Amino acid sequence: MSPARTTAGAPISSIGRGIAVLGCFNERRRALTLSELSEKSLLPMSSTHRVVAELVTGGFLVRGSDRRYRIGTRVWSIGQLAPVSDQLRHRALPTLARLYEETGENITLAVLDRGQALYVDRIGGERSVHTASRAGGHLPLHTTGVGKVLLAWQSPEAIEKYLSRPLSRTTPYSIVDPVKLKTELNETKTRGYAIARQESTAGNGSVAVPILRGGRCVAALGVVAHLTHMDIPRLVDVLQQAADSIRKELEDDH
Amino acid sequence: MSPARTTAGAPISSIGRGIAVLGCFNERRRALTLSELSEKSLLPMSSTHRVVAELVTGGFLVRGSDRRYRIGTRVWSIGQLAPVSDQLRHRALPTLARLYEETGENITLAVLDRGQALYVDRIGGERSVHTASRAGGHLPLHTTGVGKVLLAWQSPEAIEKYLSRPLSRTTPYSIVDPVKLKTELNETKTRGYAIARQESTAGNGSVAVPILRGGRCVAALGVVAHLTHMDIPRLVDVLQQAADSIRKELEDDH
DNA sequence: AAATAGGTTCCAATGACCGGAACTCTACTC
DNA sequence: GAGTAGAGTTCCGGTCATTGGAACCTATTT
Repeated sequence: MSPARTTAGAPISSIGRGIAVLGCFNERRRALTLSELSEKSLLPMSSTHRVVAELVTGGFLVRGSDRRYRIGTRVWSIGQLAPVSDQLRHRALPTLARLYEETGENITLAVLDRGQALYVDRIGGERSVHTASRAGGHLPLHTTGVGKVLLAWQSPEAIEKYLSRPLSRTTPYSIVDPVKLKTELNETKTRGYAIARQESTAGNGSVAVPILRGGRCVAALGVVAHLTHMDIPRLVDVLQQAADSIRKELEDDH
Repeated sequence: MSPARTTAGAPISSIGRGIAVLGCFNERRRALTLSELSEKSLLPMSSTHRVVAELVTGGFLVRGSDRRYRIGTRVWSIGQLAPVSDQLRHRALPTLARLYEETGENITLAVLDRGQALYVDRIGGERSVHTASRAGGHLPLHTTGVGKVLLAWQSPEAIEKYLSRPLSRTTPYSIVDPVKLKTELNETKTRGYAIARQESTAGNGSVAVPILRGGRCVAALGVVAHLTHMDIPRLVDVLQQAADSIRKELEDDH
């Protein structure tokens, strides 16, 4: 029998296979059949079947009456213990709520995660525009305000590495030229905040500022709004105050 | 070499081991050293070391500068896709917020998970009392309002099974006698709501109602408050309205 | 009734996983 | 700064859990 390896050829551990199966799920695909899991995880059906059964036993997957698998409650429960939820999210929440009251626009908080912007929280409602971001979801680093901030405050090497890979185009306004993006990132870091104009969603723009701790950018705070009613100077002002307030909150205890 | 098995003697899969390691974390212990993980997971140090390394590679664990391991952001991110978060929590949130505005007390939403009450959400603040519940955390089924509701609406067999195991005592007021608890559960189901008086936290009481879908209790909605200012009839009234509103919300789209 | 797709079980072969032991590193103590 | 304890890491031979192809179910469609 051939050893444990993906079709790509790289050997992979049993635990890696389990994680690969769990990683098949995303916002678009929250309920998957066994075949779909087998296809996406690149594992043979029989292997997928066994891995899935073990994940179900452990409470990491649940099988619905529709024969589809969904992420189990236990993953959610354990995930609540992650520092990003337990520390950042909880401490920032009151400030995010206040920002929303002040602006009436969508407020987003994101961190860098595996080369993408991970949305830790999003506060907003019918009063504001519809956005692509969603708590727990990922978006590219070069098409949103928070993404640009997270990238701009990275080390030059990390930035180069990001620029070396092809940049996805989400809208016609997305900056996909590495040279232009590099200039944009430099400007962002110099002026202290990022702006995105219809680079992620048509009609929407965003402004974002970093939350800095010890020189490192631990998160980015942003506002998403219709380009037409975006008072940038005012938004930058309230955002920077809020970022400062979150930073202090984080410093308070450890 | 002996096969893969816990000290208890039962064989366990590699994936089971990974889950066992992740299961070592809880609200009290969010950062664990390798030795602690080895001790709690009942795995030998060398095995723990390997499993942990694989989980780190997969982004399910992170190693801090303090040499302690924490739950990785990726678990949080994937956990957001669990139906309990994605469906129940998001849909119920506005109603919970409204309930909080109306009562000024801690509002809790819980589901049954592995024989315990899993707190899906908790809204409250300085205006109200301090409670033991926390989003993502578990509490026993027999010492809280929401717990009693979740248990009372279970099948008679499931209730018997729960009663057959020893009942933990959290406070001197906790009901730990199976016969008394059974009576309490019957009363709870008949009257349509549960009451708990200092059974979980001294000085606090709670009232809870079920959220029913197709006869099944899919969640429990509760209020926690000082026993002295608990207007039970009024709380039951607002809770039942809110539960109904959440039920409709859940029915709206599939 | 046949065909198709999706899901499950079986099983021989084997190499990934297992954990004891040896070793290294770190943090104290004296 | 030598000594020591504890934590963490690496090594490695043996073995059995894991693997995936194949066969087998079971709905659903034609």
